[in-house]
Amino acid sequence: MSLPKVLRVSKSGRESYHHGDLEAALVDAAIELVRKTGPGHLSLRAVAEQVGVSPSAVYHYFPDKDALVSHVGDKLFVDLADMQREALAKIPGKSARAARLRYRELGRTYFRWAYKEPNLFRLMFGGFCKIEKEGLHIEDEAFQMLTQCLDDLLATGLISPEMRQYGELISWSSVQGASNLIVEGHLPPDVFESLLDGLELAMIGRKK
Amino acid sequence: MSLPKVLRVSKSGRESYHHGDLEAALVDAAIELVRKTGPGHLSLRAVAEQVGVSPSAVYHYFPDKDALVSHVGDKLFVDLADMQREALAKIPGKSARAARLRYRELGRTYFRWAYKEPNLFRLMFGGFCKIEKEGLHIEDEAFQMLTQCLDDLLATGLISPEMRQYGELISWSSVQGASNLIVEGHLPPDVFESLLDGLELAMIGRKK
DNA sequence: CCATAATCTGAACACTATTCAGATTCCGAC
DNA sequence: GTCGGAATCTGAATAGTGTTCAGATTATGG
Repeated sequence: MSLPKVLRVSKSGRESYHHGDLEAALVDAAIELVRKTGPGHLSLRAVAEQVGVSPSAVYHYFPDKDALVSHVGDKLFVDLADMQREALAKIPGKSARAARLRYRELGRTYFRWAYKEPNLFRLMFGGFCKIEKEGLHIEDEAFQMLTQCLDDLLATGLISPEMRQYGELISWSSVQGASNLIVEGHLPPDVFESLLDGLELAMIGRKK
Repeated sequence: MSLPKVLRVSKSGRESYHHGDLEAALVDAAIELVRKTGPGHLSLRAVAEQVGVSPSAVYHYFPDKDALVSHVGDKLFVDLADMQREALAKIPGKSARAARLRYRELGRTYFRWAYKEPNLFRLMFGGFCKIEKEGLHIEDEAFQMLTQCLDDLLATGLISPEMRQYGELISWSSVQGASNLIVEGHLPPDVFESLLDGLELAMIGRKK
């Protein structure tokens, strides 16, 4: 009995009094608006209007505007992890060369995401979405991919066990920091490739 | 004829119709409020009220709220550079040991700043203050101190010339990134010292 | 000392988040 | 099927926001 509710018509102007999947629609609309306006200038009313719903309807799914923004952040982290997985899938193989390329591509994908959508990147890492989980958890899926990459580098002998233990920390921090600094205009975009060069030099030890 | 205007009394309720140094007072009040509320929830009216002035008075010094926030950012960058300079001044000397301690302390000061005042840190690097300058400039004073530190490490033979050329980029990026990730709850605070260890291992090459 | 410029106020406008009583629609039990 | 309760959404209202502008107040140079 779950026909596509979009097709039904009711007394109210819209296709259906109920929306179908309002929660997801609100998050998607919010993403679109944050992309343009930035996370600080997002309007709850504009989100509702974009979806074709009254502002108060939002409060049936989110306790307040901040909660909506927070859920937007959750979705963005999933999207980023998806991109990373796709990028890695294009460079299979157990060779040292493949491992190194994967490592670089992981950082590049991260930066490309940030540089293409500065406002979404700001939302993710600018204190707009509350992390309620505790411990080392990090953003689990993306972190696991990085761990795998580093394990591959270790297995092929490209990094030392001593260096390996700092792998996630240095990699994630420097890629995150460089992306942040470039997005905010403190560094020019072209230095990111240099960062990857320097990171390889630091971790692996020899210039290619 | 520039007596302290605070002492004078006029027809209006306040001590003086004119304020004296309203621009600086507004920036200071804004910093105080951002510290508590976060850069996104700063209220122009609250800033004016804190200073004891009407909201419209703000517009004689800043074209809009964003401009005020931007000037807050400028001041914070100066404050941070001051802290870094003070930290470096406590570790003089041309020895390799001193150079290494200075390098670490530079990063630590940066992180301490971020961790003590998350909301101010977010304002500085969250897209709230516009960088209008162009080129490599970076935040000039702090960057110069980092350059000096790295030159000292090079002079004492602790880093190779090959590594030296990536020094500013890797150092600033990773310290910025780690601070950001820790402040936003993606990493626990105690990993920052590990980052410094890893950074030394990567740049200098030997574990102390 | 006065005219002019600088500074600040008060009221207004359009917009915002949030609340809540009530209208509308869905869904399961009979 | 249909009836009643639950879920969903609306409309109006409240309090607070950034911003503008005419005019009141104060400082300052000639």
